Amino acid sequence: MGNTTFKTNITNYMISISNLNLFNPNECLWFLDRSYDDCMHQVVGNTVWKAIYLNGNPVLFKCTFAIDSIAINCINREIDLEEQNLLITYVEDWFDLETDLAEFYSSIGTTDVLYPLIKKYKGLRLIGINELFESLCWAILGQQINLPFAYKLKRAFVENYGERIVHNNNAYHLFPLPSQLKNCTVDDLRKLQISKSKADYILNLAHFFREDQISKEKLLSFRSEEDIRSKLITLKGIGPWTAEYVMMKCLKIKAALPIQDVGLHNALKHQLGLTNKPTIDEIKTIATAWSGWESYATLYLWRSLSVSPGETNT
DNA sequence: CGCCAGGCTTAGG
DNA sequence: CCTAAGCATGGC
Repeated sequence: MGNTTFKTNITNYMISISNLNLFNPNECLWFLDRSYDDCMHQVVGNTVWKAIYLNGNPVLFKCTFAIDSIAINCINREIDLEEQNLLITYVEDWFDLETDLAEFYSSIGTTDVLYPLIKKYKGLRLIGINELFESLCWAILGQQINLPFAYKLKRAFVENYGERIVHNNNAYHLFPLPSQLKNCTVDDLRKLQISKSKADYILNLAHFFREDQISKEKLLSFRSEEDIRSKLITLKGIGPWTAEYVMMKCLKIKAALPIQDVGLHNALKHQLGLTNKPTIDEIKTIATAWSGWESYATLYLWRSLSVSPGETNT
């Protein structure tokens, strides 16, 4: 059962999603505005600004968070009813509002490593990357490098190949579409400090998307999650970690578990008070307790690696 | 300097 | 099937 208790309302181009249950706007804002330089959105106070394509047309909107609601405003132009509904769906997907977190929480036993974390980060939801091409590219760019550098690569890529909406002297970027990379070469991407192999993978993917050989809809129509994982791994540059990451962040598969992830290893080591990182087999054993909620388990463990504002890091 | 970062592919046993 | 090397660069 999903979290179907919230309501959406549209009046005079003002959209709101209200009556949110187990939604923590502060955790949400914290995640969106972590110390990384993410070029895909901007946080100002309790509002996040973002540009996306609705029916192929760029739109700038903002989400203002309150205690149990999100107000959505379109900034650069008026949008019709169909686009308003697409935007609502986008936001619901972006912040994973449909998921019934109570079900996750009640599945975690008091002795589980996650138990303190579900108390501490109650209402933290998985902030997604809705577009499949973007999530694949981002995962590839982030492979085996530190995150500040990964964000730097993404910004260079986005600023060079994506569209932007300028509003009040601020640029809001849209992630490059496969069609916008038609004339882009590996050497072009090398100039942005993207490695040759990563440039290959990304341009190869863009080609597949242009040929309609892969899409989010197609993947979601597969019979099993194992089929989705297998299909993703056939793509060059997509290994087990990237497949699980994308299943988690884009396809919103609750049982996705990027078990090779170093952040996950470090978080478990810290939470369990181990001297060494757990082995893959040990994690497999631990993760049996999270069955069906592996992606949220991973999210809460990742969250535990960062310090909240006002918290001391000891 | 060395080692690790939100890994993956390829080459060589 | 397995392990090792190479990739690109920044932070510590």
